[in-house]
Amino acid sequence: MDIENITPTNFIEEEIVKDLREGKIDKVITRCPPEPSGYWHIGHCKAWVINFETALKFGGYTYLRMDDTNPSREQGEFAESYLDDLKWLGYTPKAVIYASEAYFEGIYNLAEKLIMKGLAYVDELSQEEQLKMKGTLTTPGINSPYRDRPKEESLKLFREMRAGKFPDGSLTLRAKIDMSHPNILMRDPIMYKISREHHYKTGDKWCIYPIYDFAHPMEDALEGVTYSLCDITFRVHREVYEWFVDNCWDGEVKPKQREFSTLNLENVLLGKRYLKQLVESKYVMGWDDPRLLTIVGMKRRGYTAQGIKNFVKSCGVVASESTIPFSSLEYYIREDLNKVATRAMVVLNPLKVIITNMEDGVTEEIEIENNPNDENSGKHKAVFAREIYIEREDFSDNPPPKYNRLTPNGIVRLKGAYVIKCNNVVYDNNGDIDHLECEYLKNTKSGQEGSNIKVKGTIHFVAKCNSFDCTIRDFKNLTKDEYLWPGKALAQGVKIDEILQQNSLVTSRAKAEKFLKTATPYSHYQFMRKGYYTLDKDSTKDEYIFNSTISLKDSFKKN
RNA sequence: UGGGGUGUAGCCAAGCGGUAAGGCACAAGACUUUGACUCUUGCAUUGCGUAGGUUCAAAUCCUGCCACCCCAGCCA
Repeated sequence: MDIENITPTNFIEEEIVKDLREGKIDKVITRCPPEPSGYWHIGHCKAWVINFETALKFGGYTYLRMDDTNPSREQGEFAESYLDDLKWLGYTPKAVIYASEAYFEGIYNLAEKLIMKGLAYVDELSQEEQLKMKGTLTTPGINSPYRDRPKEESLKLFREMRAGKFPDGSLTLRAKIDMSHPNILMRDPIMYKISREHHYKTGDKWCIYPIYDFAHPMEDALEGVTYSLCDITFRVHREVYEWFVDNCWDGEVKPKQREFSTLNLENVLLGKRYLKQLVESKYVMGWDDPRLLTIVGMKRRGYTAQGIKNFVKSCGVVASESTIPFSSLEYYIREDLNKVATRAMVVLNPLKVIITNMEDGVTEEIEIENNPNDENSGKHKAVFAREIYIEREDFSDNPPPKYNRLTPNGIVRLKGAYVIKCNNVVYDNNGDIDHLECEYLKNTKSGQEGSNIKVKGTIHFVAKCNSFDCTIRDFKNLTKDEYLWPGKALAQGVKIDEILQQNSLVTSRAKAEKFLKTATPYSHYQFMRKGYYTLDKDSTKDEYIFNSTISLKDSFKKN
């Protein structure tokens, strides 16, 4: 890696370049520290992208570290899911580490060291008493009566805490900083608590657990992390982080915490506790419901990892608050899907068309490009026959201005096949259109001489004999449009039923070309002129279910 | 009312004393066997939260003010 050839693109990279040049560090090591207590969503994704991409840019690496220091919240199921998510996103951690297994002993030793320096003490105050003596935002706190007990006594008590001599919640280990500090987090923060909850990883080995403010900087230090990149929520914790690093860590390289703003999307409900609520109360199909912006949900919806990463990168690395319109995410998803999705024809709302000058039982093979933007993608075969289906909205007996699809006596091209002319509209008893009688114009087949006849429009279709019925799942926004920040509304006490949109999952039937029988879950398709779709994992051999990933842009303005 | 953070277009965002990049959205047009994609054009004419100051020159430096966000779990 040559520092001189690296152009920093944000304030964190600028600092890294400086540190590298000044020789303060010689490699960039970051970390991705999820607490296994829920599934990742796009917000977390930003943190992982920044940690991984930053390290990558400087030739460094990133650890995946389960920040599992609280036995009451964590589950192995979640830890497993992160491994899959990260792999899907395309990142490979230097190692997968469980803080509980790898660092609990080391953190404990550092705590003892701090006690012996006279900078930590065992407190006997109850939680309520501690809260009372903490002071407020504008008034200082009061020292605990146990604050100045001899360090030997604290050490003895701390060892006894570990040995299980005291009941849960009875004692805590606290850092001796400053009870009148203007930053409340600096008022003798708690380093250890007593808890006999069963830990999913370490079982009952420990009955004391380190608290985040102490645990995190020590984990970073023990791991050799040089930059601990987290979201702006932790900005106020930086002072505590640095205090612990300065007072506990003798290593040459001291980890630095730097913060960037969280990712907020308009009209999207994020936040572990809310997602959990949706899942547990069965508002959605599960953590991987395509309406959720969890990694697994987006994957099932048909979003691509590259699209998500491009979007996250487009948001930049800054410290200012922002809320991005959903359309911005959609742009990056479409942009990537356009490159990778295989084209296919599917009629979502079929209207039967009889090609009167085509004999029954006779079929003609046609070819469809798998992806016109990718020369190497090849073609697949489809069929033209007497009985076909077109999209109901592709025919109108009362066309609006600039309508360039099929009309009575009008012509239109069938994608990949012939130009057809509508000779007759057959109505049913209710006066609705039952089917169309059309003729195909000879010599207008795609690729043939005469195929360059000018037509206003091209529509997609499927031949009855080359199609199968499938299910389409369409997703509307989970929450009502008027709630730009649904999470904030919930925090302010609005009931979840109030903010959820009714019928956000709409199921319908469609006629898909037979080629789509080869689809596998999570593969990407563009149903031409409609949108991008992916096969849902609920599909069976007899029942294909396609999830609508996102529609194509549509610039046709009715009226 | 304590501490910290942030204010550049409808939404993001570059800018680091030399005269407002880029993207999304939007609008108009070209192309098109997907009304997609692509392409072209327009989109802050002294305006960068605001009021002053320094300077030949300020979004950039200084001072005051205003607005918004975060912090008082034995959560992370």
